[in-house]
Amino acid sequence: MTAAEKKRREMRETIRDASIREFARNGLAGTSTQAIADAAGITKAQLHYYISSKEELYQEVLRYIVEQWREIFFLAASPEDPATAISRYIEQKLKHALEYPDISRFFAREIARGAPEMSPHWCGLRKAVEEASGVINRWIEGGKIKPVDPLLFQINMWAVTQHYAEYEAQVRVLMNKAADAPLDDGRIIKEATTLFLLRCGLTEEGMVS
Amino acid sequence: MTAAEKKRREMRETIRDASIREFARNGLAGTSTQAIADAAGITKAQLHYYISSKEELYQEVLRYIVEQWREIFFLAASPEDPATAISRYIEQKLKHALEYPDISRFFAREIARGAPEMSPHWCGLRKAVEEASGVINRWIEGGKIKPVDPLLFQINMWAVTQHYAEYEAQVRVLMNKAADAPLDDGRIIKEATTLFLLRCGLTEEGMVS
DNA sequence: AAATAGTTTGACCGATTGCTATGATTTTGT
DNA sequence: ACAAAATCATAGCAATCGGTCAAACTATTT
Repeated sequence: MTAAEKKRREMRETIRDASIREFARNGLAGTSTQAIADAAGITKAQLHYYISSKEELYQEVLRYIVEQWREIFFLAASPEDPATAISRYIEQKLKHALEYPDISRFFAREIARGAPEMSPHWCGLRKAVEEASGVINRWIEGGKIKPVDPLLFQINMWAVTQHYAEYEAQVRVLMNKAADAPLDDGRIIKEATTLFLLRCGLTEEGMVS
Repeated sequence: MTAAEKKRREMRETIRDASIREFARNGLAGTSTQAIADAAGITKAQLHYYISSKEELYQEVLRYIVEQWREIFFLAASPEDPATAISRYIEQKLKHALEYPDISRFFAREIARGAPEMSPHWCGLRKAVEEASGVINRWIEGGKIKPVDPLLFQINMWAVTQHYAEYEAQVRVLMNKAADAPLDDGRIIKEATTLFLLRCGLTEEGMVS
């Protein structure tokens, strides 16, 4: 009962993690079920015993990622002052990208394909972005930050934070870091935070100009 | 002689363009030679008459892209003032990303794979980035811009400009643009330019603070 | 201990993979 | 006009693709 269920759930997680790695590297079409099975340390037939099809596994992983992100990343709900909210958002997002780069890469591949499996998920993401735009607009109206295009401001924060996951290989070369050495998160987070705070006329200490 | 060579070259270009589209969508492993042939409007056997192998076609396309980028994008050689140089760089890079998104997507996929075919090309890109870092440092020393991490400043400019190619599908959803409607380049370019100019303490009109 | 349920396995399916052999067809230089 | 060269399409190669199957195996319940 409990032991069997637990083992089954663990196997599911193993398969999901392995498939995220493989899908992130080679995409849906480029990843064979054999490769996923190898990465999970099981047989191909065994894999097909646990999943119903490759496509459905892919969709399940996508659902898992979108849900995870919706829980973690929302600029909207923070009641604090703009500087704290923005700093925290960037730090959070960058740390996630650096720690779980395959998740960002998986998502990026889906979008680059034209996002054919994303239709059920757009609505939620859109609402979150619009809500955050409202918060930013209120900051502007309240004179707490300089005028900004709220939507593009968010998109650009996404762009920078995602980049360090997807382009990790390039960043490593330019920063002279071996594949096993850890990247200098502090340096990256600091520069990114400064970039977006200054855009709003803010610094870590307070408002400017 | 001339006519035959011209036709041959045109066929090569057709194949290259078609393969960029396909590789950009589904990656190296996920793209079949049949799909490339279909996209180029020829037979699979005919395709294999013009290319020696799928991998080599892929490498040739990668070489073509890297070379193209080295010619177009270099922050270094501009002798103008920082504001003009940065504005021009961002506009140039963004326009390219919006006009030829598949090229950016192709490159992004190669990097996300771990960049196994990039080793011959890193040296050149690295040198260009280091050269640009020198220029930026001289701007800082000359008091023309505020202190910046030169490397991360460049990486972040890349991040934003590339993003609008790779995440076009998502940007379209958030900006309420249909697949055939053109994106609002002006709006995107303006916000991105402001973002990076403000980071240096600049505006379109001149230095600030 | 017998019966049952859940899991793993290797063999196998038709379809597709990258790529080639070969002969037909077209284009070319003379 | 004719031979040589380049280009094309058909068919086919072994290998791999996603997925299935029944039989072997293991664990759990009675």
